[in-house]
Amino acid sequence: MSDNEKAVSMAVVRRLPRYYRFLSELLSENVVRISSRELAQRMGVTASQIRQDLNCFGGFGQQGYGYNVAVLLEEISRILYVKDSAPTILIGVGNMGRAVLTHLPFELRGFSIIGAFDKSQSIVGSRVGSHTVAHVDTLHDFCLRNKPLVAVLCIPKEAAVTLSAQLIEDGVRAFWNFSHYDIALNHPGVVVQNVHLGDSLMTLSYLLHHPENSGSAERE
Amino acid sequence: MSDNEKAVSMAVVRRLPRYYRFLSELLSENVVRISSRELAQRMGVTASQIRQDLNCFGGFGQQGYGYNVAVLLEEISRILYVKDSAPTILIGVGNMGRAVLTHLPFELRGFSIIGAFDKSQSIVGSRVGSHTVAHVDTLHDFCLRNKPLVAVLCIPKEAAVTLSAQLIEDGVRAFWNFSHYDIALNHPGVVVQNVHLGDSLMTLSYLLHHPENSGSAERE
DNA sequence: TAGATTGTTAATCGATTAACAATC
DNA sequence: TAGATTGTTAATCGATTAACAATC
Repeated sequence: MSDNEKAVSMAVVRRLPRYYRFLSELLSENVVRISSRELAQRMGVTASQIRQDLNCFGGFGQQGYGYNVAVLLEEISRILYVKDSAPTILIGVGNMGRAVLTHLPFELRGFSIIGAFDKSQSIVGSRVGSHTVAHVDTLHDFCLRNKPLVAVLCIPKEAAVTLSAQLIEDGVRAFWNFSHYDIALNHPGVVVQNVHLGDSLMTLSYLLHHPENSGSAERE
Repeated sequence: MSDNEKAVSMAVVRRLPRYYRFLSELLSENVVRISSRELAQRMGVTASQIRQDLNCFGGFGQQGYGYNVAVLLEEISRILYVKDSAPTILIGVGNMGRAVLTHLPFELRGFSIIGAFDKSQSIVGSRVGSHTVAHVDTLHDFCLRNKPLVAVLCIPKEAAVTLSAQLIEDGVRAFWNFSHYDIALNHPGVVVQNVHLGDSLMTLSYLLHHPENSGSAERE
């Protein structure tokens, strides 16, 4: 399935979710077909880029016609595995963990939350969304029994250092990392997506005070 | 001040916060000097890149010695304006808004939260962190009196469309945007940093299922 | 068929890496 | 001084854009 897909650069991969969003919107507006030119205009990119990006995965369009919105969305859904349910745990149910757990529709993006953990006795046992928070001491046993593949880390850096190593031992293969710990540096081969909100905020600060560059920054 | 700085690409700008983080850590470890080679090793990048990046802003090192950690951190702090206090408002005190408000140290990153707003009567009047949530209907008056420069949007797309236009009218020049609305497309010239957590999660899904690419993705 | 638009190759542009002379 | 390491130029690499033949 992924065998007939060429080598794809990260630049392309990072644009896929944006295509997914725009195509979802088009579908909900009952748009049936769209040309790369028109989509490019809506998204603020070039038509060339869209055609190049999509052709990394296959020829989803038709000459003289363009792309069928539903078909293209379906293809990108498949490429992104958004209909999958990768067993996922969340660790650290503080402000950020709670927000992520209740705010993000994991099920619509290829993940299924099967457990939430914290070390604070005041949080353990409480219900967040549809989950009862368990103590992080029970994590190892939980992993042996339930084999989570993905972990969302909403914990401080120090905790992330030891926990990520333990989780990798126990079979976790991908991290959605809100901590400041650079998991990938010490664990090559593990899949990591970092969410560095502080970095994003500092970038905003730079752009606010150096507006010359902002033009290039907006479409990102 | 920013006049003696060359044109800087977004690729470089986005790396600055990471330098800031690593240098802060080095300083807290009482490391006095560091060479580009050693820093590169710690960060998992090339020494060439570090020297190129820093030289966009000036020659902060010394041949034969390397970089003084404190001096370099100070320079990057200045470039990022982290000691500034740009007057900032937050709109939408739901799960995500509350987490951002209580979790992110805005004051350490160049911003100062001067107001929080929501449209729900059950939230208006409550205290979050050190702020009392005001009704979004009072926003226009608030802007006229307090002139916020930056707005953090933790609201749904539809609300973001109208509110961002109004805020720009009222003098807001930069947005930290958690919504799915593409502000920059309709308001060129305004500074925007998007935080698309859903996109990040979908990228993780892609990488989980196409691990070939992951090598290049980790250091990001 | 004629017109439109893709898929794909070639050209351009920009970013990263390598190399090295300058110099502390 | 000799050794180390920067600042900076040149070479490489990759990503974006332009062009156009294929074809629906």
